[in-house]
Amino acid sequence: MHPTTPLAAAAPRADPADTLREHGLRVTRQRLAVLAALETGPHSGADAVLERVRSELGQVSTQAVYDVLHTLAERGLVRRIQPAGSSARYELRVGDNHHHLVCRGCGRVVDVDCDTRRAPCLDPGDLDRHAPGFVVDEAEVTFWGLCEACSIPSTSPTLP
Amino acid sequence: MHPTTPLAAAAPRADPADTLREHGLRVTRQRLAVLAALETGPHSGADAVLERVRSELGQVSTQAVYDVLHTLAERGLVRRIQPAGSSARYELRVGDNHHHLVCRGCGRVVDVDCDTRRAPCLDPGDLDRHAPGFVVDEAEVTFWGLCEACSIPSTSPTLP
DNA sequence: CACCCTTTCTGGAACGAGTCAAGAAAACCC
DNA sequence: GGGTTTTCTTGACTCGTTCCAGAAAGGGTG
Repeated sequence: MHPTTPLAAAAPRADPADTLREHGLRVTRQRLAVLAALETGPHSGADAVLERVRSELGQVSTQAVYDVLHTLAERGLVRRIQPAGSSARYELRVGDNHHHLVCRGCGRVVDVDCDTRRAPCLDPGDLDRHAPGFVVDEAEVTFWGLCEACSIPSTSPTLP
Repeated sequence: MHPTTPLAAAAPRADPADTLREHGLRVTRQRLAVLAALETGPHSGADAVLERVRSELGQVSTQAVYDVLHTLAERGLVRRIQPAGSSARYELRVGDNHHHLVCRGCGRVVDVDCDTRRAPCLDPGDLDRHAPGFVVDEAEVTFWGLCEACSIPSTSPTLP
């Protein structure tokens, strides 16, 4: 579907196979295909990934894709997000604590860089009063709204 | 489980029946029971609400509770949150843009006041570059971590 | 390179949360 | 009280995901 040359992204990701090995994972066609699928379509759900993987490899079980996504997420190779009301979505951008913008209309997800370099709002205020002893390790921010297409009332009625 | 006197919360909520009417909703036993259930157990899921409602009213259909929760959320009487990996949860605290702290161990949810009075991080940085035309109406912040009980390794192994 | 052990994938059943649809029952207005 | 409209009941059903057992690759070793 796309040329085989590396995509436009500035950083030419290291060889996916190596990345897998570095994380102590065996290199399989399915895993490579899942990684490729997420490269062409960030924020894809399992269904979309499965579709792309199948179009590349032929028959692949649903479970394989779920397994792969699980494992990759577990090892920190992909990040899993799950905006309310949506099924799980996955992306390769990990490590930086970036956030997401979700369109209430079409469900599209867009990355948002963390404005202040450090995780924003990572300090939940007077935490100790409400939840003493609670140790926070992540602050997840989701912005909700309408994307340009979906906010035009007459032209393109947002399809749920 | 709790005394029948109004809970500690400073503001003695207006009569729930009135609240329903004010929002253009009919007053039904089921709706009152759902509101009561959420008062005693904030951040409850549909299952927990159903349980409490049944213990108060006897037989009530699952669907009724789903309908009620839907309607109440739609009219802004309750707020629906859905931390990743969890089923939907509901709370009566609406209007203020407060946030949530979720324990990865036991799933418990705790409210966190918005530190800065205005919604934190409500400005998604250089939005226009990444998603021109996108109109943000809400910034949802979820803090993840471990509550006191779950972070004690030996004593109480976190039950998923 | 062949072998063996482990990890991973396949196939199919199963599950939980939530939804849909049609009719019965309750609210509200007069 | 009667009529309308909203709401609840019942039961089937979808969707995303998980569980399981067995077959099929990976890949370290001799």
